[in-house]
Amino acid sequence: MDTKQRILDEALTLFSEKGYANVFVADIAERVGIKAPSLYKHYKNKQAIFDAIIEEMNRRFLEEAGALQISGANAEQDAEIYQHISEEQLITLGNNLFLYFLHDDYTRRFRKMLTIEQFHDKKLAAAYMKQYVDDPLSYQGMLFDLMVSAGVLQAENVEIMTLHFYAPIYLLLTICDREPAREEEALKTMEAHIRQFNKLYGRDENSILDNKKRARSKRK
Amino acid sequence: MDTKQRILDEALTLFSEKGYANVFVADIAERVGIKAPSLYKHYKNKQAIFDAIIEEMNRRFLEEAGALQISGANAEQDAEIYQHISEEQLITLGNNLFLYFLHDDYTRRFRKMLTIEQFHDKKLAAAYMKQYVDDPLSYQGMLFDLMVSAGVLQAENVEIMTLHFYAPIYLLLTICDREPAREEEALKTMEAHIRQFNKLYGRDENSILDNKKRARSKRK
DNA sequence: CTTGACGGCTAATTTTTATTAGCCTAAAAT
DNA sequence: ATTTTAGGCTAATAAAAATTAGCCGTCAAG
Repeated sequence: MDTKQRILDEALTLFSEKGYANVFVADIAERVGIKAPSLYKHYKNKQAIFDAIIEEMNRRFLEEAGALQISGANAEQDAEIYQHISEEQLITLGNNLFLYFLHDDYTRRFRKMLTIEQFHDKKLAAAYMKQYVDDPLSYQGMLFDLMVSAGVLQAENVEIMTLHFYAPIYLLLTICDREPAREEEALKTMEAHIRQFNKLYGRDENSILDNKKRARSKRK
Repeated sequence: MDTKQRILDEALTLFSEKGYANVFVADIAERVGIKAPSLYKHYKNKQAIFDAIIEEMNRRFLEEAGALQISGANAEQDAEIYQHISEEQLITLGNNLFLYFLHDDYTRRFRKMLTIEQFHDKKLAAAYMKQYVDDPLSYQGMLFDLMVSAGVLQAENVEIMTLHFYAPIYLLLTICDREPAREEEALKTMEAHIRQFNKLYGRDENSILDNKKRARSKRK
């Protein structure tokens, strides 16, 4: 990888561990294997390194958003897919979301950096919110809308259902970011969460909501 | 309030807004209404101010933990109380938890500071986890255990039920910390969440789980 | 009443980091 | 073959903050 890119990469790593103010340009340089003044051949100053990282982040986020959007674009086709989704597949869905957020290296470091730096800059706070709260909720919400239409899930309030699905994932993510040792535990909790979620909102044999419907019809 | 305490207070405010490294001792001094060198009559150096804040935080956290423990101590009496809890009371419970975390001035500033500083120091990360994840989960879990025993709630897995109750509250809290303007929206979501939670896990007229039981017995 | 601790101030000083100057080499371009 | 440029280095310099020195007024204890 060329130096210019390596600087960004090492800087991101350091910023995500210690925060912008606690990282010295000399630290970044050392990791790259050069001396501090040489950094200035590539970037105007320290702030410019940070800005470049943010720019790259935005670029990547947009790319991903684009990639995800595909799913929402042709809803009819998707509905077909989600109609036959099983509990195992729902668990896979949750696990994938979780593991992607947790293990994708860029994603993880960006998130940690945003967590630290968000209060300095309103824009970063907004980016954090969008990326880790609003977008996941709206994307998952879309998916669940489809699944409700397809009869896989049922709920009067899809928004709250989505919150019930995503909030635990978010919480588990914040745990793992801080204490990576708890990842295995988190994954188990994750699975238990989704099984329970499926029991609460799903429409299969064990579904509670399903039984509720049956109960109603029997009473008539 | 005496100067020594005011220094801590103003420093906490600043640290929670900008992070330790971005706050200059001169900033703190100015807010207190003195000059920077005068701070050194009260604290050895900047780090000592930070340490004193952490110490005070630990002290307060312990106090609170003590206060909360009372509830768990005599479970029989509590069970009596929770036996007759209504949906409205459950909402109140959630709201109180939420509003306490959100509005208590010390709590809020501590939390924001920990959010920023947690990655510098393992101890702070641990404090954050304990205060905003593990303790609430275990405390709420205790409460729910009682409520399950008392027949107010029902669940096979109280741990997951607790996660389903608390995780959305935690998520809403992180929203409000970053975008206070969304507080009203968050409170509404909060209420909808708890109503839905009650529907899913509660044992009243509208309870889904309740209907499930009825459904089962009818089928026999 | 006078003394000494307390807590404030201004004016240095130190420390820590970022940044610039200016030089050097290798390799790409002319 | 020379020249230009990219990218590295060391040694200075600048800038930003923290910290220290040393002075002064007040007020409570003796």
